[in-house]
Amino acid sequence: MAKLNGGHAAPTLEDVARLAGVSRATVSRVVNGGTLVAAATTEAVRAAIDELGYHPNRAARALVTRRTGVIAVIVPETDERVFSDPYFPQAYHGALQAFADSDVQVVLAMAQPGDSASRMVRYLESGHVDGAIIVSHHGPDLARALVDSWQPVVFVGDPETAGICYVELDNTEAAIIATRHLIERGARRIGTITGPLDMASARTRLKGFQTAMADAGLDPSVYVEGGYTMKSGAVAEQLLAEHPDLDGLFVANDLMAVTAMQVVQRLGRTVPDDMKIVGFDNAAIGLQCNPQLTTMTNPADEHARAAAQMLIELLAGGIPANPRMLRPSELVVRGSA
Amino acid sequence: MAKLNGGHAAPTLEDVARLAGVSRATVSRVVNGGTLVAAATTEAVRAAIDELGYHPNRAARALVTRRTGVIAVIVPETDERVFSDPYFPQAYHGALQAFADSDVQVVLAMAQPGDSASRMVRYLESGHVDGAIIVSHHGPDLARALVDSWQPVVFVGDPETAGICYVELDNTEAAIIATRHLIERGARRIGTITGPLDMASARTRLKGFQTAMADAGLDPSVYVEGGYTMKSGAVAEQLLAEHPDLDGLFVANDLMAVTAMQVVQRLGRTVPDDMKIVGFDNAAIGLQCNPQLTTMTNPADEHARAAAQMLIELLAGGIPANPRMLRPSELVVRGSA
DNA sequence: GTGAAAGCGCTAACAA
DNA sequence: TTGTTAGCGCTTTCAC
Repeated sequence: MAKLNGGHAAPTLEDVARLAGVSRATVSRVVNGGTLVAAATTEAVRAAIDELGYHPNRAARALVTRRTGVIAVIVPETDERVFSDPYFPQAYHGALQAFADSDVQVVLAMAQPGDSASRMVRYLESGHVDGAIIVSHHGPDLARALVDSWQPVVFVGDPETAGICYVELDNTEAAIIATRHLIERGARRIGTITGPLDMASARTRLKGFQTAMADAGLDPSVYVEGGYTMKSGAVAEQLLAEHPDLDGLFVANDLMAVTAMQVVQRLGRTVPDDMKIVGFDNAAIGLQCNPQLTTMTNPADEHARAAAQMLIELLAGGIPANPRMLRPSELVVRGSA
Repeated sequence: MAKLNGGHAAPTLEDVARLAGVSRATVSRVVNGGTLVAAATTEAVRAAIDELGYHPNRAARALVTRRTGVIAVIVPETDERVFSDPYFPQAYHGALQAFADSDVQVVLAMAQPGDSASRMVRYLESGHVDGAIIVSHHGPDLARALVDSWQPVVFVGDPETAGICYVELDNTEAAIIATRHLIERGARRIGTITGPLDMASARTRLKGFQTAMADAGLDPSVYVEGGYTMKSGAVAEQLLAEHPDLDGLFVANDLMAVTAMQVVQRLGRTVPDDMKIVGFDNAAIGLQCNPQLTTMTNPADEHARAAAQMLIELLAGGIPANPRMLRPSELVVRGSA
């Protein structure tokens, strides 16, 4: 295809070599450093490079070195969601930090609205990235597709698929802690708003809730499914309509919890007196409501950083010491419970 | 480098060809469609592909086709800023839309904290992307570096560099409209909070403000530099300390305007009676303050979509009909002025 | 309808 | 210290 700027093609090693009067190999040597090259030769080559404005084609280099110098953070969610839930920026930030001084480019890829897993897989398999960190995933399809694709990937969140490394929050334990806290604060008829149940994290948090409730001899059956989005927190309305006697709410993320709190208050009940609420994720938005939201920590940046470390090990040809990493969550007590 | 999953290497065309008992060329034909291949052969090849789990290496293909199938949206800002200013998500969304049904992967790349322009340039020149849309840029360095890099790029915002396509909001005109509105509503001593003055948009908005003020016979000299961030809106404090008699404020984006309004109100003045404020960008946050923010539209998604169209033309080897596109901004009157 | 061969831009032995 | 050669995985004439 025609290149731009007057149809020039980008200069190649060959061009530089010809201009400098040396071989391609020599040019390659000065470009990549390392091997010793005579000062005069180096000088000539550099001059030629500058004159031509040469820059190596990394795709070609990648073909032989098997290294592209780019890693992807893949979020199989629409951009709307990625930008509206602070969890994702936080995760990306962690990945960025992990590669901060390693001159790899960290790109972020998210799904198009109607995408299946295949487009992301195709990108990963394309040879344009060395590896990837997958952040939010719905169901095991993506992971399955990746398992036999020879791609170095690490998931943040349980991929529910053998042979894939991941780091995950101990969601069960976290949900138990949250639920127990509600109980300790005096709540007895507690319901939960879950995340989308095609996601492992949502199911695990539900399971933790039910375990804690059953252990306390309370009814563990009251729940409604949300979507982890602010808007979907409105399902609280439905939950309260069906169970008007609820006095506690465990909401599987803060975005939904904030909305749920608004619903509760609009219905004329006070938080925490009539209704105790615990959220999840420790998002900044939880500080902006009144009362402030009690929540569970879920440090996406740390998780992504840990995932990046694993990825680096994989890339180096090793096997991570702890390929299934479960990280603890802590209760942050504020006003809502 | 060792690949994962037991050291398997990803299967190649060669492997498939051998297994199917045909040549590489034939496999390539069935993979890429187009050319006619005997049904039986096709069948055999497909079977081999499935058995091996073969996927083409796009980096290798890119080497010969000169097409990678990935385009990048480059935002030379830190991830913190990208995720905290709704302008960027909006821009990315527009780019995504433009490529929605074209099976190219649109990745997002942002800067690491201490990055110079060079890392981004390197990525662009890497051969791992076909082209890029550059969204927010400080000064002409990046554009200059790109001009002689043979890379198809389109800027959103004036790159201040010859030979680069861009689409830009008519910032001067927008600032004039905003300032005139303040004047019409009765403000006389008007100041402005600018964006970072290394950005063209910030300087142009300032210029528009000064033009409108001078045209109206008012003092155009009152301004203070902000950073387009929410936090930096606090410079309003300084501005008001130096010019306590101000009765109007043109703030170069909504994030800063919201903060500025808080400052004004904390100082005991009412908006819009004591102080009229016009913001910029038409961000959602402007609806959440009281009074709601009067602002200028700046539809980043449309701009990015237009930029994407230009990029597509460039990629096709053409020259965009209108390589320097100036788009209008409209006043949105709400409570603050 | 299919295969052989050349070549995309680069790196990495191996010689010289 | 430098050049020659082979080859990364793929597409694409050009013969057959």
